[in-house]
Amino acid sequence: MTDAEGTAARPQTLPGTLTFQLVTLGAIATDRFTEALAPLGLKPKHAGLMTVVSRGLAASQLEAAAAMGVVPSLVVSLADHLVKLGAIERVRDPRDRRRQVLTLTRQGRRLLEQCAAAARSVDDELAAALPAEQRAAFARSLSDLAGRAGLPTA
Amino acid sequence: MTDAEGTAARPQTLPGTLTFQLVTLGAIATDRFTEALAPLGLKPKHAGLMTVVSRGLAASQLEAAAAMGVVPSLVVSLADHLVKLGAIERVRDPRDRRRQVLTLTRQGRRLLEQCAAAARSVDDELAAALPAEQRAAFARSLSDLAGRAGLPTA
DNA sequence: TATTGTTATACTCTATAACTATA
DNA sequence: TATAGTTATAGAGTATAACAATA
Repeated sequence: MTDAEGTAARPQTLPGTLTFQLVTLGAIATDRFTEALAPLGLKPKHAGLMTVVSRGLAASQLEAAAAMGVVPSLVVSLADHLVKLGAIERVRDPRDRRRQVLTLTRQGRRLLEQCAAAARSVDDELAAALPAEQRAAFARSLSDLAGRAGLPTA
Repeated sequence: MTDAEGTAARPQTLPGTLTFQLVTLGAIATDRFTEALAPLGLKPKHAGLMTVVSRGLAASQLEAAAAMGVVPSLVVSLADHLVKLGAIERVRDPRDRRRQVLTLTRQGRRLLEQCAAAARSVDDELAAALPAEQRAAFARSLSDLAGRAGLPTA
């Protein structure tokens, strides 16, 4: 880490930091995504749980909680809701009857695709300002950072 | 908007959207920034209010609420706390005694600089993965988007 | 005894509504 | 009567803690 780009005297102001901008833009994106999901009867964390399940990142609820960076009791209520909507199935693992194995139903896959469509439409609003090329580069950087950061899923 | 980059059939999956990534990364950035501010006795919204005041975006509390995208009653409690820390002064506008004019004190400017330092250290954690050039491009894109999006400040 | 899931409870953040004072 | 600010209250979201079932 050199003096030129390192931690030494660097008069960068708060609104200029990545952190500040991620905090503010993240809040805006969360608000808009929440609105876009509302007609589906879902919140962002529901979409997060469906994603985790669909990607095979978590069969059990405990694994899902770990993958999402939330507490297991929250997964219970998220899963309750998704079961009510017919989006996931919860079956006891016959090998270890303490575990609840979560799987996405056909309806769940349909819902998840609708979540993705909602996110895409928010993308188009948010990124309307960026030319396609810059937008693609931005997406790559976001992916890089998200991949590194421990990535709780929503 | 052409078919190639437009809203037509485009099988982009939820975790691949900017929206999803901004939601998740924004949550991570908010968590880390909150931790980094804790030793200063501040929350991100306090830093947001100080920023708004220091930039002259809001003299009165009502203007501050509008600039931050929050409700006026929240500004009251944020300002209460900042007054208690000696970071801002609240004086009645002599021209209209209903208005409370907020100004940053010297101590407030010092605190705000400490907030910026905290954000920079979170930046270094988060963006350690990105080469300097890519990081700079990412910052530019973030600024562009934040500038357009209505920009509630924290 | 340890672990998975669940339920009951509490806490944090922020909004809404009612109120005060000034205009 | 309308507006800036304040106070009181309520709601959403999520965590912590106590508990039940299974290992």
